[in-house]
Amino acid sequence: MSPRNDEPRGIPAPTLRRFPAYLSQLFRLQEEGRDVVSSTHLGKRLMLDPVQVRKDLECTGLVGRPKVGHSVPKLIEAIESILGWNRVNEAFLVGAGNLGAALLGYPRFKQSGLDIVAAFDEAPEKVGSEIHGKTVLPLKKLANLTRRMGVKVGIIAVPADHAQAVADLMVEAGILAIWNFAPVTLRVPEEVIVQTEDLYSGLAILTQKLAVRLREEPSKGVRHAHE
Amino acid sequence: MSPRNDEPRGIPAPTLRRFPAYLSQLFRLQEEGRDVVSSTHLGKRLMLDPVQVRKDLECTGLVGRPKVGHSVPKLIEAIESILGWNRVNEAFLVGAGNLGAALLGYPRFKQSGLDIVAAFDEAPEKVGSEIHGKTVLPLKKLANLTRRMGVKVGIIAVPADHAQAVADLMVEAGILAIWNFAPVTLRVPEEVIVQTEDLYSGLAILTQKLAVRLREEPSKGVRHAHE
DNA sequence: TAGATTGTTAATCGATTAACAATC
DNA sequence: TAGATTGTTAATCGATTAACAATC
Repeated sequence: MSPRNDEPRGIPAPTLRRFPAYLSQLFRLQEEGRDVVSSTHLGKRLMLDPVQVRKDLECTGLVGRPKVGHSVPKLIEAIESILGWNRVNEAFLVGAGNLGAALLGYPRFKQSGLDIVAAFDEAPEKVGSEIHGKTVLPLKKLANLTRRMGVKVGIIAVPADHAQAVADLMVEAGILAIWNFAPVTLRVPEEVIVQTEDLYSGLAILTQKLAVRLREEPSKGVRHAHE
Repeated sequence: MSPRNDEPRGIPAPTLRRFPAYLSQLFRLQEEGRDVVSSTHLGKRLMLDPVQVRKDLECTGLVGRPKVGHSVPKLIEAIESILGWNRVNEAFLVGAGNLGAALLGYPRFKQSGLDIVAAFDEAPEKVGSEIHGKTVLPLKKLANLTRRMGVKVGIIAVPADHAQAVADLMVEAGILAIWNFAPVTLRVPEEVIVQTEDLYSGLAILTQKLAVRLREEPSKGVRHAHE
């Protein structure tokens, strides 16, 4: 046994990545009026091995009851607490292009610990407009506003060749965590948290698998025009 | 030694995910006129351990020359071939909302094995419009066109509660690979490739780290208004 | 040559999977 | 009670990291 197993630290990244999916199922279960759930059932809904579900839930520090399962509301509370989704971090987004607009319109960020309060852009024609109710401000104002409002999270949705400059700006202004959507390796001081979402990584997996499939069974690739 | 180490199969997913970043650096090196590169140098640019770079490059089947390094163009060719980025797969996108529009506008998909040729949407007001030069067609036409054109890749950019229905439609129409941007677990026949990009997973990592940081050193979270 | 860089082989680390006794 | 489900401990698997001889 570890000295303190109620510590919220040391949870494996793969487990953290699965937590949002657990949460979303737990909310559904709650709506269905169910108060408890077993690892087996949760696993079926998410196509995960029940043993893995149990291991993941173990990280919450909660104990389930044999033959019964886990308390749905308690699991929700515990997971939200671990992820920090029981509070809301204000965030600034830089880059009011297509991707930026999509992020501003994302539905459930506020329930996931993130409140994008404003967007910033260099382009004069975008400045002053509103996207999904969020004002687009001139990039110049980023540093000042970040400091004044104590904003801790920055989101980068600019082209790859501008990303590092924006990151530097954010760090300089005191941002603690950067959610980066540009496919670049950002250089930041080690105390700054960076989470990069790189679409090309996922695309690489997809196209590689497809290439293997098409190479192995070329027939499968060619579909007949009329069934 | 394995029976055949020139097989393109069996490359670890983490390596595949890193390949696009290697590629992008390799292109930059090429532009800079460099013909060879060492693992050390590549590693520095991407903040990766040189040993890991070597292991990754080993997967290409290429051999480098001691004291010199690897041939840049050969590496590019090999990695593109493994990822299937030396050919282009036509893809249909479903969901012409914010996210869909962002994907339609993504700059380098065509150089990454993916050509989104059309978008589909249920909403009559969107149908007929053009987004980034791509026509938005009625969802009804998806199945028919997929079969007729032999399109093999489908992209799902609809809200979570519609995703499974769209996936079913795609599978029925003969789609072989699905790039899914809805945060749901899709049920598809096992021969269909699914790659889900779930923003909430990444967000979970970010907010959890931030929560830990703020809990450990609360002072760091509060910045002074005037440095 | 000497030294940088390689490919290979072994050690470490961490997550998943399996096995099983405990319990409601 | 019997059986489902739990938590825990051990085995497996896979990726990263380390060590080192080979080579240009």
